[in-house]
Amino acid sequence: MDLLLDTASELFAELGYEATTTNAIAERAEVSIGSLYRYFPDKQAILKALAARHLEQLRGLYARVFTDDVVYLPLPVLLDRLVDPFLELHLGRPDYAHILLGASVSADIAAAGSVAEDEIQERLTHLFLRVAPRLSKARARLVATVCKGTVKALIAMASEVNDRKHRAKIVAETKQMMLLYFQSVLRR
Amino acid sequence: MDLLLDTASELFAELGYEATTTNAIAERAEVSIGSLYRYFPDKQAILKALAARHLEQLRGLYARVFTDDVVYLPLPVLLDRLVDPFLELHLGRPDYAHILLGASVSADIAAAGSVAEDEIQERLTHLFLRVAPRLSKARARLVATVCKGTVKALIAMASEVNDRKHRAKIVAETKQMMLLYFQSVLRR
DNA sequence: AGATAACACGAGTAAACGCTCATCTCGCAG
DNA sequence: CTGCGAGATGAGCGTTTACTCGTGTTATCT
Repeated sequence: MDLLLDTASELFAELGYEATTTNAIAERAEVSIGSLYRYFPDKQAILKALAARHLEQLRGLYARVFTDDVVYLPLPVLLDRLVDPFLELHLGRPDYAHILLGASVSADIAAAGSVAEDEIQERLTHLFLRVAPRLSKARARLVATVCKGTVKALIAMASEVNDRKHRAKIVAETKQMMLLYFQSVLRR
Repeated sequence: MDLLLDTASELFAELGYEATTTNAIAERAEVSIGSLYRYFPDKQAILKALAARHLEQLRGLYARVFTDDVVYLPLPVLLDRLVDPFLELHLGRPDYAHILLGASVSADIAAAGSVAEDEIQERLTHLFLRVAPRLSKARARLVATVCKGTVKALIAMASEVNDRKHRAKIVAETKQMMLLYFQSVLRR
């Protein structure tokens, strides 16, 4: 079953959800279609299972990233803590983007995805409130929104670039922009 | 023919490219499928024509945005000039995202899209070099990359939010971040 | 060894979809 | 009024694809 999920993940990344046939998944996994349909009621179920697996990984990441001590880290280090793990996760799993795109197929998956995003947003908001207690809740939420969006953009930019050195430069530059922004938020 | 393109644009925005059937396009446009296929050799041709139309609009935008005088504008005004038109264009055309996604279907479209992005990148690089002549070419390109990515992220964020006031706040906050970044780039 | 249950198999099915083409419509010239 | 041609029409064709089911294979227990 995990084998099927891994194979589906590969094919979704290569061809996208729609263009991937269930027969192709079964064939590459060296399993008959009959067996595939013993474990998954239909094609969407595979997508849902993959989405669930990713969600689990994301939640695991939250637990590691949003620990209590990060509040006391210097700002640049805090940034690394917030950005690098998510970047690595997404660069290592090229199918994730396709799963999110495939989400428009099923309302369930889209809902789960946006719940995950809201969780990040909420955690970031709390983090900012602890780092900068003078911030209003509304402002902290706004900063969290922009932060989340910028990291998303960074992930997109980094995914498009294959050269490691160039990628590192883009990452560093974006972090620099975020650092300046955070500093100005704290100063007020 | 324009009627067909507009209808296709609507349906792609609602359902996505794959899920939209040619019959559905013809039906909603109140045209027979036979007639549709008189004007477009196949389904992809519709997508390509739409992509071409968007590209044309984008190029028109370049001409209006990247004029010679922008170099002498104050930074915050320059930012508005660079961000607002693109934001408006994308908010007003909800199918654009789907066209870009559908681009993975055809290498041609993907190529055209990345050419358009390279053009923006090039124009931004030149702009930054004129505004800040002390910048190295490599650095200007890097700044352009980050700028482009951030505007993309802003478009994505803004598209997800329906409340006008909330959207305006997100836009203002992101511009603030970019402003701080540009100031620090100029200062060095 | 034989019986039984659990699972794997893949040819086949029904539905959907992109696309074609024989037919029809209609405006116009002679 | 007739004949003609450009263009519109939609039933239907061929193909693809998600999914089923009758058969074959293996594992387990008595």
